[in-house]
Amino acid sequence: MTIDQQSSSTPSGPVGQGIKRHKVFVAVDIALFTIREGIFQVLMIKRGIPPFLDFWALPGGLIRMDIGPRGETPEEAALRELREETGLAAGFGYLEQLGTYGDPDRDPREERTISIAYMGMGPELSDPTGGSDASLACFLPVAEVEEELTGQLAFDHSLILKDAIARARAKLEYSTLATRFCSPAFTISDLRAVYETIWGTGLDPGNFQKKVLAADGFLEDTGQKAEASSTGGRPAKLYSAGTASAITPPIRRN
Amino acid sequence: MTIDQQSSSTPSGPVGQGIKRHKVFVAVDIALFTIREGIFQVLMIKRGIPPFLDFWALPGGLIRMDIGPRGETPEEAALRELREETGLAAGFGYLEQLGTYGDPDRDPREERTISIAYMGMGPELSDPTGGSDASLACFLPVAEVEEELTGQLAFDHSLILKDAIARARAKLEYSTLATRFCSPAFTISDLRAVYETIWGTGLDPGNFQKKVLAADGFLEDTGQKAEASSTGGRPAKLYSAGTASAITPPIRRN
DNA sequence: ACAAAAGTGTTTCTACTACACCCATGG
DNA sequence: CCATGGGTGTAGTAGAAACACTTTTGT
Repeated sequence: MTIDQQSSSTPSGPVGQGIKRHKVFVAVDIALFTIREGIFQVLMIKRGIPPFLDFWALPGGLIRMDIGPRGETPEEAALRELREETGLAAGFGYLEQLGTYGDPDRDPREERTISIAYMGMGPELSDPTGGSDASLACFLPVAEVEEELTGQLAFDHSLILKDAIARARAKLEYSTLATRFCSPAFTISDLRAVYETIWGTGLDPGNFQKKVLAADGFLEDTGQKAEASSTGGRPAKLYSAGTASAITPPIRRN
Repeated sequence: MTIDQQSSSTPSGPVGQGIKRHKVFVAVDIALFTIREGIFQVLMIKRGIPPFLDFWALPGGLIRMDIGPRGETPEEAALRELREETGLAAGFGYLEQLGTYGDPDRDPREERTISIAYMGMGPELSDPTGGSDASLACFLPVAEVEEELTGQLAFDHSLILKDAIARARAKLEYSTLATRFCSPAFTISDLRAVYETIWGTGLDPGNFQKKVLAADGFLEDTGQKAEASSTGGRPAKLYSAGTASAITPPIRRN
């Protein structure tokens, strides 16, 4: 171990094996959401190493300092961990910082670790595969994780996931992120289903249509039409995501 | 791929001494806002130590690992640094995490440091005093820092401050935080002045009055009246902050 | 009396909700 | 033909903006 002590405001004293250190480990964790089979799901892994061996957890890991001249950025670490632990490639959609979780007791190991958490969204993705420190990686329905696994997740991942879900739901209101869950070309019904699935509410089809069409830069008309479903009904127009990232007025939850 | 987080530039610079380390330093920085003399101001320090000696910076410093069994939480570190560098006591009002800034090059020193940034708000406070690593601490008008000191701040504090200002302005809309800038008993005009000062806009006195009175739990009538000003005018009722933290419907900026 | 600030009432406009209604397709 | 889902029109309602007006003080 190297000399860890730098600051003038650093009285040193004994703990454990020696000198109290300023440095801590910095990890990233990612709550990556998608919609599969009409269900709001989140990417989880089953831990393949202690602590919390065999517990469900969010994918994540330590920021590496041996990539690039000065180590990787937290965003780079998040994308790398997704790739390593779940086999999912970058370019899946969207990633934003959620917050940093720094309770000294959040990691039971001797060395203290703080985690920079990210919230991500993507369309239906290829099946994730376990790897690295994860024995298993798969999408689980958010409702199941919320209900059955509350308090059963590794570290403080229950808390992180709770915050991530709230952020994801809130983001839909005033951003165009819902389109990230859709294929490149989608119908307004597809988009409405995203809102209804994530919010767990029903929305009036007619009013929803008018609202999203009124929001400038939200949708781009492709000029094409979806195939009519086998159950009948008028074929819907196909749209692609527009260039706007915020929508005014926002789409409201009831 | 979209990344909705501020810091992400490509690292460049000398590799340490050959040994790649996982651990990094973790610091906190605080943007503490107040209103003094009718002006929106932010607490800044002048650095008393290198790097960026004599540059303006946000108060902050490293999380200490020698406080408590496992070190202090980031919030505790933020409050302690405020006390040490500016002499301001805790309990000044409000503090929330803004985000974590982790660009490898944000600190020019050899050892990498990431910073957990906080945004705080408080009423007019006792004069800050320099101390610890700060040769000087004082409140500066936000407008001045935005205009004249852009790019002149230490580290990435210009970026952090920009984000903090945006967060503070946005928070006023849907939270009761504006009351944190006021004395224990205040008039609706006082409150309106807070909004106008921070947003830099004018608000209709009549409509503002009705809006804040309609927001449940925002204001508590004290039954008292303010003294009439020397310029004449009907004495205003005095209110105190209510118990609500969010307001529906929100107060809107124009 | 007049000015100034607090507080209320009124009109107008916008945006949303609820729901009726037409359109285009499959069976 | 009917059923189904896409898409449009419309009446009613809630909230906000603009602004006129009343109230209560100091000078």
